[in-house]
Amino acid sequence: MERDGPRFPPGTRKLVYVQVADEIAKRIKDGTYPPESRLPAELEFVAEFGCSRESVRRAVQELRDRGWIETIKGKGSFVLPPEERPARSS
Amino acid sequence: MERDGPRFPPGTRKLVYVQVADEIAKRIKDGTYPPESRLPAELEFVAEFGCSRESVRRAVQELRDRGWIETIKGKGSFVLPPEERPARSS
DNA sequence: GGAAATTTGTTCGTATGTATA
DNA sequence: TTATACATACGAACAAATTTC
Repeated sequence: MERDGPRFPPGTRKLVYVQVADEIAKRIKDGTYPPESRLPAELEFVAEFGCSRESVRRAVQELRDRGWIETIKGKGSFVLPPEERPARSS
Repeated sequence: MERDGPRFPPGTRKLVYVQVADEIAKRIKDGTYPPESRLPAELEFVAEFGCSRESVRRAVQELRDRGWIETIKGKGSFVLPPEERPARSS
């Protein structure tokens, strides 16, 4: 996922995990992944985005930190309903 | 870990990975990390010492070369009992 | 109940790019 | 120019929780 890409000034390139996090966030916002639903498994995202599991995990952690999802070991990550999300988390 | 630090005559400053290796060796010697025990993960050392993973890995490799520890992929690095260590490895 | 598959969690292995001395 | 050091990213193996058959 554009690991190399064009040469940007240092610190300007969009990191892979940010790209992934942004895409998943977009899908949550537009209802592709509705509240209460389970997100695709990490390895599914790996296959879809063609990136590493580490990048997917960082992206998921980002969304977790924003309060958009919760993750349960052995089960998956679940979209939190908007009312359970922190106010300033868009 | 003192990447910048005071100015030494060229080639005199103690390298980061050497500092880390010395510190871990000290802890093995004083029993902080006893025989058979698992060392903290690389990323834990990164957090504690505030250096890069590369420097930690170099340090760990140094101890491996000295015969103080063995490393198993996916599991960690383990302190070898003194009797399994080479004679001249202090 | 039990074994296998699924899924997240953890850890080491490797490659590459950038900055600096 | 070379060696050190940091950061990002991908790969692989193992561990633990859960689900499925």
